[in-house]
Amino acid sequence: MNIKSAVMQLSSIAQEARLEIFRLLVQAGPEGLSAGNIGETLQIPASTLSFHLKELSHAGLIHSRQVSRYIYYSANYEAMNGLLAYLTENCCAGTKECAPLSTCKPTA
Amino acid sequence: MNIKSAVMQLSSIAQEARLEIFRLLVQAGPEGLSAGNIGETLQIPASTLSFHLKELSHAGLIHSRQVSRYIYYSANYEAMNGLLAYLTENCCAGTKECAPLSTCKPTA
DNA sequence: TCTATATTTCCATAAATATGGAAATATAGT
DNA sequence: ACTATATTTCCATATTTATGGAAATATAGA
Repeated sequence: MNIKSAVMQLSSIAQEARLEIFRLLVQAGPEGLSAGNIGETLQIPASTLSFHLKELSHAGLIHSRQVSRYIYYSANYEAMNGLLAYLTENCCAGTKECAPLSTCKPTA
Repeated sequence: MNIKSAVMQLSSIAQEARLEIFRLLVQAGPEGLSAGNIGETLQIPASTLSFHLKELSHAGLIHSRQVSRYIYYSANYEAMNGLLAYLTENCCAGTKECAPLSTCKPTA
């Protein structure tokens, strides 16, 4: 992870609509949801949704795959965990002042 | 944690200078560093640094305390962990598709 | 091929954010 | 009070980002 990528990923979720989309996908699991499903769930106009999905994709925080006429978007769990690790990297200079915290990681 | 606060916190670190400042403080530990020390380390002009420190403070990701003429800034580890938890909340709808990942948490 | 539906691109406008010099404000030592 | 140093505020400018309608493009079923 480098700082430019991290800023790009953070920027991509530092916006209300996109954070909602991302969390929805994190919770949806590896299968993901179609663009239409996301737009309907979150009440976001198609062009706006498309813009936000592209931002998230471009940052690498989500994946997309085509299934017939639908495009399914899903969280990129590996990227998410890489970002979290970057934020906490060498916390407290690695001293015992810092203890482990458990969070979520999808099974391969 | 609510979405507005999360977006505010993410926005505050979704910028290269501020992410550098934040990571520096996360690594510095609970004691923190003075504004001058941060500016010198990262080569940021005083007015720009002040603007960024205010952004991080306002978002709640860092604390400040005055020590004589210096102002020491430090990471708010509790806020950071709250944000990470929000991002991964109910990951994969809580199914066994998701396994725990360990990251960093400062001891009280 | 025709039609319906899904999604994206184009575009203009509106709004938010970043930058750093100069001046102002604090704090402490003499 | 005077001086030196630390930090913030003010301000104008430059840059980036968000919005959504209309048109374009893709996909599949009849």
